[in-house]
Amino acid sequence: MRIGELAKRAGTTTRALRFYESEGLLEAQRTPNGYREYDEHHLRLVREIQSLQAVGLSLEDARPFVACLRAGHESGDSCPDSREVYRRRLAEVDACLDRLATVREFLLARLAFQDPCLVPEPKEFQCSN
Amino acid sequence: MRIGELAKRAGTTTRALRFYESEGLLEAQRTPNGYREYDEHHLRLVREIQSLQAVGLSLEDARPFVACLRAGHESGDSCPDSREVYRRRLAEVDACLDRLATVREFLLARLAFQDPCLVPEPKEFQCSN
DNA sequence: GCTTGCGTTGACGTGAGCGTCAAGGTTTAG
DNA sequence: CTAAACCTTGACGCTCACGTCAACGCAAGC
Repeated sequence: MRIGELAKRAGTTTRALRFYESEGLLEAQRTPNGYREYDEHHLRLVREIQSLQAVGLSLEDARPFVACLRAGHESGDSCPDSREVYRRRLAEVDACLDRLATVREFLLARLAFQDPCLVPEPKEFQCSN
Repeated sequence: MRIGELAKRAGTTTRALRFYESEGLLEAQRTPNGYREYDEHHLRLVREIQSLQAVGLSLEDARPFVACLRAGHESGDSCPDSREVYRRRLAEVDACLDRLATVREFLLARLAFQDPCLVPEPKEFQCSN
């Protein structure tokens, strides 16, 4: 299948797929006229990337998973590097949950006119997805 | 006090303070030589902005609070617009907590070789702080 | 033959909150 | 007097995952 169809079936855009390729995450065959040609394996790979993004992982974080699949493994998360990414993300999510619980208490207190004082985070703190 | 001292006392940078001014959040007097001049009210305002950022609000969201203070109120969150911002953020935080709990379960299951299938969010979903 | 709808590469734009020069003027310590 | 340490404005850089043109080639239906 060509890039338009893959995009449609994966629920994304051709731009995103070309971007993945430029990042070395999605390599495609070329037909004689220069068109990219994909198969079902590519579709599964794109779905894997989307799944990783859905848990808040970056495309950089997706590299170990792609490498794992390219190494012939059944699933992208059966390799040590991939599992390490999962563990790291889990720790981030836990920290994020803690922080958001604190923020929630702060907001509730403020809305109840209690005037608390939120302790600011020492370093830049980021929660995503 | 001048901009360097205000930055130091607020634990931020001169660049940030000038940026706040460019956004209309922090207006300063000028000495004859063009230097910005601040007082304790400005310091409290900067602290207020930092506090709002700490709960994940944007500088845009801080506008109602600044306006509330400029209108002569004791605290920036005693005006309806400010409280509405709090309520909106609270809803965001709640949604974020739900989403992160789901993500957490997904990660735990994957790390336990359970191979679940994470339902992707329909629209772009963002959690911050 | 012409239009329409695919595909290609390349380059710039987006948002948020500043960081980081650059090139100068001012104040202060020695 | 001089050098260091302030201050000024202006402009570009940064992150991240693409969106949005621009300008072009290729293929199929009428």
